[in-house]
Amino acid sequence: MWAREDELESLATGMVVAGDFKVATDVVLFTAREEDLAVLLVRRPRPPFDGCWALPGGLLAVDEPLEAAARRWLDEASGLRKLYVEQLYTFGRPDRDPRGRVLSVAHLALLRWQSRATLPSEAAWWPARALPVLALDHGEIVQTALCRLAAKLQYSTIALQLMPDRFTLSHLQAVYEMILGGPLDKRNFRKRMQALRCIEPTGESWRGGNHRPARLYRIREPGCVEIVK
Amino acid sequence: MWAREDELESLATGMVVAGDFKVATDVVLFTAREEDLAVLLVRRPRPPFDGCWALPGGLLAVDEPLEAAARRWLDEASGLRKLYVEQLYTFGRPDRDPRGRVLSVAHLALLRWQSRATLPSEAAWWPARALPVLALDHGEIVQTALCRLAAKLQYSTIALQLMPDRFTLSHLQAVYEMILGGPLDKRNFRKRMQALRCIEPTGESWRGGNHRPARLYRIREPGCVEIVK
DNA sequence: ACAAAAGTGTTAGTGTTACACCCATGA
DNA sequence: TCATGGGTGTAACACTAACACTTTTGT
Repeated sequence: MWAREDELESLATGMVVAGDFKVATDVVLFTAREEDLAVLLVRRPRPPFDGCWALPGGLLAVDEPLEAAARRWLDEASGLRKLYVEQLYTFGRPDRDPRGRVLSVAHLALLRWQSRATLPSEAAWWPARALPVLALDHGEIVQTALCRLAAKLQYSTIALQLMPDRFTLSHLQAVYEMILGGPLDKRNFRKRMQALRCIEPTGESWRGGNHRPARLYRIREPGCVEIVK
Repeated sequence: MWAREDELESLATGMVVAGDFKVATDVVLFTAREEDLAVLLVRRPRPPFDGCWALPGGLLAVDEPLEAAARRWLDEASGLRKLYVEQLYTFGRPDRDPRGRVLSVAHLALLRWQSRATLPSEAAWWPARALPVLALDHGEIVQTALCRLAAKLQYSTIALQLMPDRFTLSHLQAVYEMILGGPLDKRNFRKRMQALRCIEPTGESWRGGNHRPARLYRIREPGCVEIVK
């Protein structure tokens, strides 16, 4: 199917032989727990990096779309299916995998903490800012994902993909703060959220302790990440 | 080198066979001509899509970094080496190439029109907003690149990669306008550029016709794309 | 003198930031 | 009544957008 000319197309620069590649899809799955932003990791069951923590992911099947593979590996590592998934970046350093040439088409995924399932024993949630040493270049992939997520907070409604059906504004603010890594002004935050018109009060409220109950909000268009501003 | 377990890792979801893939790097090379934004295309010398216009690019060699491959294919199609290149997106629909499964790690590149070389006969510049029908999914790739470029004008100094050593503010404004596809206010544009502090007057000026000569500017830190605002 | 593009400031409006107190509840 | 987090408005500032005339040159 592949003509010899295709494999030697680049005669101008000398002999360049096109390779056959393994392609992996690795996924950075974030969730917002009570106190911190967490990332799903799995212990690698095989060499190389046997027993080392790594991102969920693995080889792409021959007829599989990229995002479908990312979702399949996530499903396997966590039992989860309905998630927000987007392509992040493709990591392809020739020496990134000691077994040979493997590209990784990394994806960024978000999970509502409340809809998590019980994890298989080899998977666990880790605090996003205190990860163990990861296999391969997975540490770099997580950093890239964190930057992307923080950047997207500024101009999209992506953070809502981390929120449950009903939530308070303080809860939403806490999620923003754990992603951005710093405190936000309460009044300004609430003004901005209202201006975006992406959430609406349900009318209900939630008693959360020895203090005034908080209004509950819901997402106006769930499942839809809008670009704003 | 690849254990059988690796190729059949996903037992939970049934038999999934990891494939071997061809990987291409295709490049959307933009340049700012006098009147319009242009994209470099090449005529495919081989089936499929024999004789059809396509993006410069081709298969990745076995030990080659992704960006290096993008630069190699550009060099071959245009004789050009010193360019701005960044990864754009990875296109991987299983049916995107009739020959079989080929992923394309698309790149966005920028060239100063003044430093173009003479093209080989199979390559040509086309107006970015009036392209012919392209091979494969290359039309979609160009659209993605156009969106990325326009978005990056808003928060980075990437447009300077399209400018020659010395240029006038009107020239720079024309480049912004051809990317964004609409007119900008002259005074506001100049104010913004000055605020960014990414260019400086050379002291020289340029006589361009029956009118007042324009001051020439240069880039303060050439080769460096800054994120601003 | 005319045509053609270069160059230049001000104002109104909009969005952003900083900041402090009262409210409703449970213990 | 006290502790706790929920909820609210305003003023200064910065940024953006709209807008028109004078300058310098070549013909």
